[in-house]
Amino acid sequence: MRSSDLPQVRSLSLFDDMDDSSFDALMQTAYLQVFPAQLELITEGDPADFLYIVTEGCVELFARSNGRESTMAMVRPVGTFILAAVLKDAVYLMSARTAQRSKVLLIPSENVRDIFQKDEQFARSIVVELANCYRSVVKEHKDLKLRSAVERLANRLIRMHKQQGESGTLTLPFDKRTLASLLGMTPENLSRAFNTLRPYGVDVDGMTIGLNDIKSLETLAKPNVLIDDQLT
Amino acid sequence: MRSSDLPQVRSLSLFDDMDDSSFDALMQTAYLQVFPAQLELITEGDPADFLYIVTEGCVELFARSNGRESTMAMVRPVGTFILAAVLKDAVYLMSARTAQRSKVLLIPSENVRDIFQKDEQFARSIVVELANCYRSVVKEHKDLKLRSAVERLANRLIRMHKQQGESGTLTLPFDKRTLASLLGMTPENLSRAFNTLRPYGVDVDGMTIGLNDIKSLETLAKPNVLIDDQLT
DNA sequence: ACAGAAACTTGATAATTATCAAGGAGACCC
DNA sequence: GGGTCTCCTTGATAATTATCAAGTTTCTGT
Repeated sequence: MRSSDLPQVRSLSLFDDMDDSSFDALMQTAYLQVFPAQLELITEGDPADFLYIVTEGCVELFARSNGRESTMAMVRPVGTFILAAVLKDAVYLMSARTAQRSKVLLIPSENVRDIFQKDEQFARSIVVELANCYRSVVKEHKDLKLRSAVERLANRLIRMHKQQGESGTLTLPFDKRTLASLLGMTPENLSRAFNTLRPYGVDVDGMTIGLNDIKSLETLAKPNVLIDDQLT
Repeated sequence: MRSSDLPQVRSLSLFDDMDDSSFDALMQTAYLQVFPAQLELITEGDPADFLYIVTEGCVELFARSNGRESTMAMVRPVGTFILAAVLKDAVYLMSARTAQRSKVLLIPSENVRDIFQKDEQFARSIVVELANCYRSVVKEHKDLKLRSAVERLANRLIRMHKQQGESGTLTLPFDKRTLASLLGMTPENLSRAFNTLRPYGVDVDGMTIGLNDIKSLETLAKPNVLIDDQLT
């Protein structure tokens, strides 16, 4: 498998410390595939056959139980998902589907575990990646347990705004229904939460959100580095 | 440091594959300490100075934000906590306090990271431990997003009952206030949730809970291996 | 450009969960 | 043994969030 996407995959912190030979061995059996939007890539409960890496587009991780469904996370380029299941040779805890047309690299699980055993540097990089994943979920969990719906939305907007360069405007990276589910509320409630935030300078125009009074929005949101910061 | 607790610490999957020399090096600077109940061991936001291992008692991991507080997890012997922060040399995302008088082993972070670099087997064990931690939080998060308060309680009771040998009776391993917070509800609500479960054979007598109609309780709870099972 | 579908919004209402206030049970201490 | 304290429970009420049922807008494909 050869492709112009390889360098960007290689540059992931998960891979950039490993030997060329190991990386090549890992990619030997990998394949890059383009999927249309709304295609279910993996289903929770299935054995973890591949490690997935999103190189273009966007993938939604979600979970189902008892007829309900909830978005757990959104994976944007360049990001991996379900690493833990692959390493443990366990079943997936979450399902995944493309939120839009997406390019995804699939590396057979056995191969990942094999190189993990052989390449010490790769094993160490995996530790860092897993630690980051763990801390991300802990933050999500704190967000849900310690904040109201409106607060979760406000903080998420502030976060997206930062990621997009703090121009005073942001574009939602996925549709509102998915955002609602990610934030743990219904679409109707998200709509109302946006209305609640209007007095705090939040202007909604489709997927474009204007933040015209960040000071006051932050007073309401009370952002917390131990929940909202990607780095800490 | 020598102690009768060492063998049980050594038997943790995190340590049982490592060299004797590495283990000894790790324990060289470690110290075992007994803390009274309700003592705050670590505070979120502080740098991760130690890896903690509970050998006796019970430790509560909790988080605070904006004047609110929520229990994130309970760590029982023999279990570790805040491994991710130690490895990343980052600040703690959660605070910890003893739920009862507890014996805790503290290993200086630097030492953990040092041995992690030197002992390949230890590094691999850490991956497994981290993957397990990650999957546990994902399950907690699913539990909270996909279930109502009563369902969360019902499933937790079923889980505790299994852990305690399915005798028809279980003993709550910590007080109801903490259980309520862990399950993401108020103490008042937990009390009412118990009442709601009475028609399903749940009898409350202080810390002792009788489960007299598990079939019907399971019909309500709809346990899911991808949320409730410790192993998967 | 237009029809149809999907996504989003709004209003009305219901369910769930939280808050406040008070009472009761049990543990602990002198 | 009585008092005090903490924890738990219960009742009344309020706030939050979800559901149901239209509308409205936006997107898509032809």
